[in-house]
Amino acid sequence: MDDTNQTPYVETVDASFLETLVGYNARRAALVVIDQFMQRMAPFDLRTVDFSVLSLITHNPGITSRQLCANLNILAPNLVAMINSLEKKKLIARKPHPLDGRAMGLHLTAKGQKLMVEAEKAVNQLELDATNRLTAAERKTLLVLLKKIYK
Amino acid sequence: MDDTNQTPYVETVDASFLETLVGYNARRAALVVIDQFMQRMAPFDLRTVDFSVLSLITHNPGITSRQLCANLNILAPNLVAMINSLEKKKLIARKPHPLDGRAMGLHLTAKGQKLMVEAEKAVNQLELDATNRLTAAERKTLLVLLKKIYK
DNA sequence: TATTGTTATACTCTATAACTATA
DNA sequence: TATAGTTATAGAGTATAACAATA
Repeated sequence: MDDTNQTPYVETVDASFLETLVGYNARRAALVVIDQFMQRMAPFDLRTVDFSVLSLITHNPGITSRQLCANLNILAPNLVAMINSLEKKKLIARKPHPLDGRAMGLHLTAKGQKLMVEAEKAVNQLELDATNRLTAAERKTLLVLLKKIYK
Repeated sequence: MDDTNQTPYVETVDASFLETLVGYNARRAALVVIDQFMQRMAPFDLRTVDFSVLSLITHNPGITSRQLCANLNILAPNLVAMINSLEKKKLIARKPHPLDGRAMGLHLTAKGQKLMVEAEKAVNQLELDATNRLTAAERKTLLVLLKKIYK
């Protein structure tokens, strides 16, 4: 008798099929970078999504909740608590929208501006660290190729 | 008086800072591809994570829960229900591990094998569709660069 | 009639502690 | 003493329906 019918077991896992998939690789890379992102933002008491919201407000003073939702793939009901929290921390302020009485424009406070200068500095450094195995050209190529997938 | 002090509002949102970030771009690309993935797997009644689990079992007959967790970043308690569900659907079967009495080796059933042949076909086609704006060389480059981030 | 912002709520995903049986 | 698998449970993230105020 040979051992053809013995129950097999696995010593080293072969993930080569999954590793051919763009979605699998993009998700794993994103998780690694976002994990480092969370660590760097912890001193600022910001989650990834909080940084994204504050960054869009930074570069788009007067942006509305509706516009934030559309750009960050957040549903409106789930944004409410985030905005309330950032307002409670005195990082942002709501002002009436000059053209639409239903909407509120979102703005950084002085405290929020100061925080975001430091936070964006930290993020820029994180980018260098997270991609330190890529050349500058490779990093640029990566961003171009990723945008071709989703834009 | 000029309009310097008027409250500003936003017509077109500028996300250019976020778009310089590898994590942001990788996450958005992953979400787009995974959304298409979910649609293609729906006819097979598989979620993304179910496909990943079944794919690893396909290419690693006898793999254990522990090994699945380590390779897919799933916590052991959260894998239990998935394995039970796949077993209930007669796609996989547990067999005693030949070397470790605590562990169970996971194997595809004939039904599971049949399903995975079709599912992997569908996934290969999805890959081509999701990356149809990339050349074959660009697609290869993208996978290489993403692996340099997380491996 | 449609849209902005909101509340309430449900569902899914992820995380932690603790147990059992085997190593 | 440590590990594989499991249970129970808590917390975070994501989803839908419905409402008031305004367009």
